[in-house]
Amino acid sequence: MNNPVVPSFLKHSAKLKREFYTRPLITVAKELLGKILVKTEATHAYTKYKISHTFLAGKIVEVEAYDGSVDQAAHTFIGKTKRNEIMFRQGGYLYVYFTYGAHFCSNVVTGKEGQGTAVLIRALEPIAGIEEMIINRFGRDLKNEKEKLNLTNGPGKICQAFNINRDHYGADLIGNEIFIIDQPAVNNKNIIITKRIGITKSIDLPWRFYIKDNPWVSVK
DNA sequence: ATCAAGATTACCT
DNA sequence: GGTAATCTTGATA
Repeated sequence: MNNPVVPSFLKHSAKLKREFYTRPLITVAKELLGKILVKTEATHAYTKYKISHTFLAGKIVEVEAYDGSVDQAAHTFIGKTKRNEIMFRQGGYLYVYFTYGAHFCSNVVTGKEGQGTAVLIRALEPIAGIEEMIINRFGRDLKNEKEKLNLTNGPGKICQAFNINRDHYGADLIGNEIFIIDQPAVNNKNIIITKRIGITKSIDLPWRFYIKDNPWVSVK
């Protein structure tokens, strides 16, 4: 089945269904690698630039898992609050939070109702809408080719490039605004497993996963 | 009302 | 490699 908002070159791929997301956290985290995050755009942030794309897309190349039942670094460890309530729903919703007074981060809620588990999207490889991502990130043209690698190689950078913010808190990934497109699973040999980055609690859990040798991974 | 910490980034030496 | 910026959230009073 073709979805009308799916880019033409991805027409024969399927949008991930609820059943993908409601499986266990670590399973979903690993399998999200290689999949394609898509955001449709009704308007453009900078109208003075000519932008031909109506959607943004990027391959997921780095993720981290968070589980409030055992993991002190998870926002759900303290129980349900107004901020984290979406993480306690069943899988397939977007948990967006604001941090350090400047940055938004995107998470894919996983598992069953009440679990409080989610996967932080830490890095993407840009695939479509790159011109718009450049404007969203820098407000100008690229200075050099090297800057391409700085578009979506971090959780805050992804949200800036895709213009993801408070408005997208709780977005249903089974919907048509933000969703993820299926791709073949990445071979286990090409998945690197490490400790997570930028946290001060439960630092030894090996819950960061990234695609080996991908140049958009935030930290090697 | 006040406070400390934060799933980051950009810029500096 | 070090650190300032910046503001929301949740806890405590």
